[in-house]
Amino acid sequence: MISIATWNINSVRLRMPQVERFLREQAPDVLCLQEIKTIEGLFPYEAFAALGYGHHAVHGQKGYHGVATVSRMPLREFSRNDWQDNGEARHVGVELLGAGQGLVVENVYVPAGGDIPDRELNTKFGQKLDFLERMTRWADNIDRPTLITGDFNIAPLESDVWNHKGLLKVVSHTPLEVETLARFQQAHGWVDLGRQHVPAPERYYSWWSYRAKDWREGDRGRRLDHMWASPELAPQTRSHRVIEETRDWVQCSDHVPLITEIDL
DNA sequence: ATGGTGGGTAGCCCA
Repeated sequence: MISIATWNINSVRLRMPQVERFLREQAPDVLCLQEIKTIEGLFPYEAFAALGYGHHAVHGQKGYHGVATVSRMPLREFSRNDWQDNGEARHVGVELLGAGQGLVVENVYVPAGGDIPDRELNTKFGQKLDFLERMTRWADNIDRPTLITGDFNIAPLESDVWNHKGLLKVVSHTPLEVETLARFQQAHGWVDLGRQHVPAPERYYSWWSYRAKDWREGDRGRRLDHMWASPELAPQTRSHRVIEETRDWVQCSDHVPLITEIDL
């Protein structure tokens, strides 16, 4: 059994104390981070190693975006895809070795897509859709048990947002984004582990805006973070949890971590 | 209907 976590950390250097607390309390074998906001040379390798996470694949850039997969077990980085073709660091793929042998972990940070849900008026929205379509074509060649996880920046189901009707024109929950993500899902048969373990319409969010005095008031959340398994892997998942309490920590990320246990 | 907050980093971009 191995456990894998994902967390959009919104600056790994600023939030290293919270990461350390999370790793001590939850001790996942593998942690996929998004929005590390640093170049590889400034990633806090030593702090992770001191907690037992001595293996890593870091795809960073200065100031923005960036992803990293850190692990207690050996891993081998084998891909960094740029599905927008614009140089942003939004993906790193690894295969686990040792106890995780045979499992591929794809860590992805889908572009947020800007504010206006129209590709004619907002370049970033078009880039988000293009990213998803290129990722769909890429997934055609997957031929090993794979977990794809990270911040997808889309809440696909009605119960993945606090107000379905009110958010239909808000980027992250528009029908066009939801359809584009559904095509990605159907093309490979990805199993949404979050909703396998917490079936809709049960409440399930992973992000609450910083722009609220009290994130609990009104519970205005969205499920933007996901862990999806390829069809042959999905039956091996044993548990899935949302660690919502981190949203109350001092200087917290606006996203909370998810953890899935897999029987290999 | 709007602006609200937060992070990186040097006058804004991004979420």
